Amino acid sequence: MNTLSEENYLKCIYRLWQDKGQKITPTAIADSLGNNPASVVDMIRKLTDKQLIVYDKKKGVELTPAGLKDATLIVRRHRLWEVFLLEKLGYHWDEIHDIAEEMEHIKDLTLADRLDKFLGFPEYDPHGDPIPKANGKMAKRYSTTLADVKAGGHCRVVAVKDTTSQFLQYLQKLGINIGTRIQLLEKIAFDNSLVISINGEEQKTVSQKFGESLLIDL
Amino acid sequence: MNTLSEENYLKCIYRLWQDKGQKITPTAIADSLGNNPASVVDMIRKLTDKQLIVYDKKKGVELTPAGLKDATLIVRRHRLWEVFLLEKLGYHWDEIHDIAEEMEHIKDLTLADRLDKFLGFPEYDPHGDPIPKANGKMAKRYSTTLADVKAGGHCRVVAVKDTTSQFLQYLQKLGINIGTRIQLLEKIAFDNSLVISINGEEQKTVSQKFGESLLIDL
DNA sequence: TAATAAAATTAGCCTTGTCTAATTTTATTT
DNA sequence: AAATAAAATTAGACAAGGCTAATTTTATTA
Ligand SMILES: [Mn+2]
Ligand SMILES: [Mn+2]
Ligand SMILES: [Mn+2]
Ligand SMILES: [Mn+2]
Repeated sequence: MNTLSEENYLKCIYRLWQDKGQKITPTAIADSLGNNPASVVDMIRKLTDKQLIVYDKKKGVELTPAGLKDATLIVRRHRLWEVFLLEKLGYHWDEIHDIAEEMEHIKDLTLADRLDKFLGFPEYDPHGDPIPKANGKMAKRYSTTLADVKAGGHCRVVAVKDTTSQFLQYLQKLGINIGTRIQLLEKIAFDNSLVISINGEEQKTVSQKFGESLLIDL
Repeated sequence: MNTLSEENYLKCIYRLWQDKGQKITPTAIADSLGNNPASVVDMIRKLTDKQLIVYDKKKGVELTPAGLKDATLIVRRHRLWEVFLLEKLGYHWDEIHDIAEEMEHIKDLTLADRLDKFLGFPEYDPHGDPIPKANGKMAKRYSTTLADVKAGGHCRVVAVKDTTSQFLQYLQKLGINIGTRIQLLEKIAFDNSLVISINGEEQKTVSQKFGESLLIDL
C-alpha cells in the first residue's frame, strides 16, 4: 500500500513519462510537484526500495511494471472522479481537478470499477484525457497542439494539456470547449502568437503558450 | 483548515458526546481511536490552541461552537458518502463505513451540499444515523436499545450503534436490517442474554452486548 | 582543456503525529 | 487517613515528508 505522497510522486512520474518521452530527472519532478529537489531524491530512494521505479543517472527515473500499474490506477481514479464531479454533482470544468486530486487517493479494491460502471464506462475525462480501463488500457491520447497547426488549417479541440483553473476559465471566456472547431488564421512570426477563429466567429489572438496547451485533432 | 488527524479526533469527541452524555476523558478518546493516551493529550493541546475544544480536568473535553460546527460537517460528509456508496455504487451495508472514513476528509466548500442534493436529501444513513443538514440540524436520534425492551415487548430496528463489519455481517446472517420487527421473548437472568423472534420467525438467542448495539423504536 | 554553471546529493533541521517509559495527580479502597 | 490503583501528564524517541545550506558531480562554455 502506497502513501498519499508516494501516490502523488508516482502519478507525477507517469505524467512526465507520457508528456515528453524525455529523461525524467529529480529537478523535473521537483518542478512539477513544486517540491525541493532534495525531497525528490529522498522519495526516489523510497520508491526504488519499493521497486516501483528504477533510477539510472543516465536514463533518469522510469516506472517498473509494478509502478506503472499503481500509477495507472491512480490516474484512472482521478479521471473517473472528475467525470463524477462534473456530470453528477454539477461542478464546472475548472473546479474538478483539485477535488479529484484528493479523491484519487481513496483506497478500496472495487471502488474504481464500481464508479466506472456507475458512470457508464466513460472513455475520456472532462479535460479530454483518456481514462485507463481496469486492465490498464485506454483510448487514444492526442498529442498535436494548436501550435502545431499550419496557418489556414482547421482543427477540433480534443483535450487540454493544462488543467489549472486559470487556463480553463480563460478557455471558457473564449467560448472554447472539448469539440470546439478552431481555424488558425495566422502565426505571428515575432513571438509565435496565434490568430484564430473560434467556431467561425471573429478572430482572436492567443499566445504560443496557449497554443501549446490545447490538444487538437485535424 | 483542520488536518486529517484533527478531524478524526473531532469526530471521535462528537461521537462520545452524543453516545454517552458523560465526561470525555483522554483515556476514553484513546480507547475509542485505538491511540495512546499520551498522544491524545498532545492533540487535546492542539485542538485547544485552535479553540475547537475546551478541556477542564473536572468536566473533561467539550467541543466549542466552532468545534461542534466542524465535527458536524465531518459527520455530515461521512453519512452522505455512506448513502452514496450503498445506493449508487452498490456496496453492502458492512463495506461502506471504512471507505466513508476516508471520503469524509475530502475538502471542498460545496461538496457536501451538492452530494446531499444528488442523493435527494436523505434523512438517515444506511446504519440509521441521522444526517446533519447544511445548517447542522438533523432528524431524531434513537437511544433505546433492544436490551432496554422488557420481556414480551415488540420493537422495530431503527439503527445500529456498532458499524463494524463483524456486527453488520452477523445481523445480515440473522436477517436483521433497519426496519426489521423483533419480539423480545425472554431475558436470561444469568447473563442478560436475549431470546428474540425476528419478524415473527423461530427464536434465536443473542448476547447482552448484541442487544445494546441495536437501537430500536417501540 | 580549464573555468563556470547547473544538477544532484548529502547533512542537518523542522513539523506532525505517533509511541514507550517514567512521573505526577487523582480516585478508590482498605 | 494511608495505601493502592488508575488516570493523566511529561520526557524523550521515532518515522514520514518536507525544507535549507553545503558539497559533489556532471554539463556547458569560453
Ligand atoms: Mn493527489
Ligand atoms: Mn482531467
Ligand atoms: Mn476519518
Ligand atoms: Mn453510518
